[in-house]
Amino acid sequence: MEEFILLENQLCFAVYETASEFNKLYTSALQPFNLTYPQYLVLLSLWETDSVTVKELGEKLSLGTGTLTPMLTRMEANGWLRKERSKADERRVFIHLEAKALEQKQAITNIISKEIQSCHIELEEYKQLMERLNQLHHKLKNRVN
Amino acid sequence: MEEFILLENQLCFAVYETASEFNKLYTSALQPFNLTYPQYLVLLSLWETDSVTVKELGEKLSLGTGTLTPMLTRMEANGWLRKERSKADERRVFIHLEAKALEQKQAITNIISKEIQSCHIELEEYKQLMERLNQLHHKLKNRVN
DNA sequence: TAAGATTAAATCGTAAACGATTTAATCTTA
DNA sequence: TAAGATTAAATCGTTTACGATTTAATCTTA
Repeated sequence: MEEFILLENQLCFAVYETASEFNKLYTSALQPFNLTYPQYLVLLSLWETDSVTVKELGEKLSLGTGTLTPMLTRMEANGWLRKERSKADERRVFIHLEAKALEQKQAITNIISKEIQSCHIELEEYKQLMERLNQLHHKLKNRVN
Repeated sequence: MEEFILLENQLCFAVYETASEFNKLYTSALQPFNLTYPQYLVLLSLWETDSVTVKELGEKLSLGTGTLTPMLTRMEANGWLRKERSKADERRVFIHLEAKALEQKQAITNIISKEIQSCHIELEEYKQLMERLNQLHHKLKNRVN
């Protein structure tokens, strides 16, 4: 019992710290592009599927409009994307990548890649971590209340 | 190469989301105590070692004064702890837990424990995750720049 | 079709989190 | 010992992040 509490504490702290470490790593790598880590995650999502609504983007990133709206406004101001209210349903706002985001994709990806590779993470390590994290994430999300 | 980029993206996203999920879980569990998740981490650290300076606390939690000072001020206002400037070296400020923090420790721990146990995480799962996370955390922190 | 429900985004207030700067105290060393 | 370096917190400005509320559009259904 006492052991369980210790483990819980260690685990939540380990996740907390690793996330914060990722944040710092990406933030510094993205600095030359005037991008933050969460903004990069938005780009990642849009590079995969462009022209989605704010709601759809929020579902993919698990973020609400309280976070997304101001962030997208900043990204629009910096020329990464464009917000366009739907004519068919004026409640919805579509997000479209701007040319800049497509042009810089390779350069951004390269820098991040170089940065991560400097950590020397093995393929096997990736896979195990991913599997465990997804397992945990799933359990956290779908727990019985 | 392309595969590596995909893995990186998935990994950083998985860490990001899991941390955010932990945050939500703890935040809701701690609500009755009027505590936030980062504030709980502060308590965890102080329950282990009380009466430390802001700097020492920051090192344990990997947080700077820009984060800690206002947070500790809020926690002081809520009666969890006390800030006391050192007489011997007036640059330093010691943090001491208040009675409330000691009295409520058990109740807080119990709620968190119950919450986490509702996720049905196996002991083996804990250990594997911890090991992998610490390995990653270590590599992120000590990478060659 | 009009009233009420639902939906999508925006807005608001609070709390982290970071880097950079500032302030004040202490330490070094010339 | 006085000048300059170092240290510890506090402060500042910006960005996330969340829940709650608001606004406006669309949908349901009586």
